[in-house]
Amino acid sequence: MSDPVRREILAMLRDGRKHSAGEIASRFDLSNATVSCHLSILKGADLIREERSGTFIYYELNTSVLDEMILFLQDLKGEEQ
Amino acid sequence: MSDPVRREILAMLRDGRKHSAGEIASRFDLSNATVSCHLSILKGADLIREERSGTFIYYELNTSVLDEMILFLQDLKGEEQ
DNA sequence: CATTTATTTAGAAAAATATCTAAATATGAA
DNA sequence: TTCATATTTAGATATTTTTCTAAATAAATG
Repeated sequence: MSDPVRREILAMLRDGRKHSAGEIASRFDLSNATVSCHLSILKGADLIREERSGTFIYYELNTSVLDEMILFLQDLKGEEQ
Repeated sequence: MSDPVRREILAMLRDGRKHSAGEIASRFDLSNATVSCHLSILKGADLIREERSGTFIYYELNTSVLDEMILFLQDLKGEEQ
């Protein structure tokens, strides 16, 4: 999530729908390979889930890690006063 | 916040107290200059505030950006179902 | 099986980031 | 002013990350 491309991918998946790798890649002025690399980083961080259907691979947001991140930030704030 | 050293600095400031640059640097196996660089990045991101007292510079957490980050994450989650 | 389409993987090049040492700045005190 | 301490800045190198093109994989179809 430290990369702006990855944050934009997550924002794109915010609608809860599934988006294919090609559709995601088409919104960037980057090669498919580059976007695929970002998708794999997001998948490794468990921020997205992938699901294959024929030759397409669809991605969707996985919100469980977002909850952990929110807790991390709240812990940083909280703890006292 | 994409760097582990910076996350550890923030965690160190979680107690709400002020910590001098030297004290912060001493907890890492890194040169003072390197830690100073991380402090300046955190300051630029408005995640910490600095306050000079004599030859010492004290740092403390600024939680307002944390709130913005929490909102960003909640927006990513929310929006529908 | 050969071809086409969607996507990823590999390897290299480019760009950004982290780190170091040495020098500079700032402050307080002798 | 000179010295000592705390910290930062500058400039160089090292490491990591991003990106690209080309090749590889996977699945559907003729």
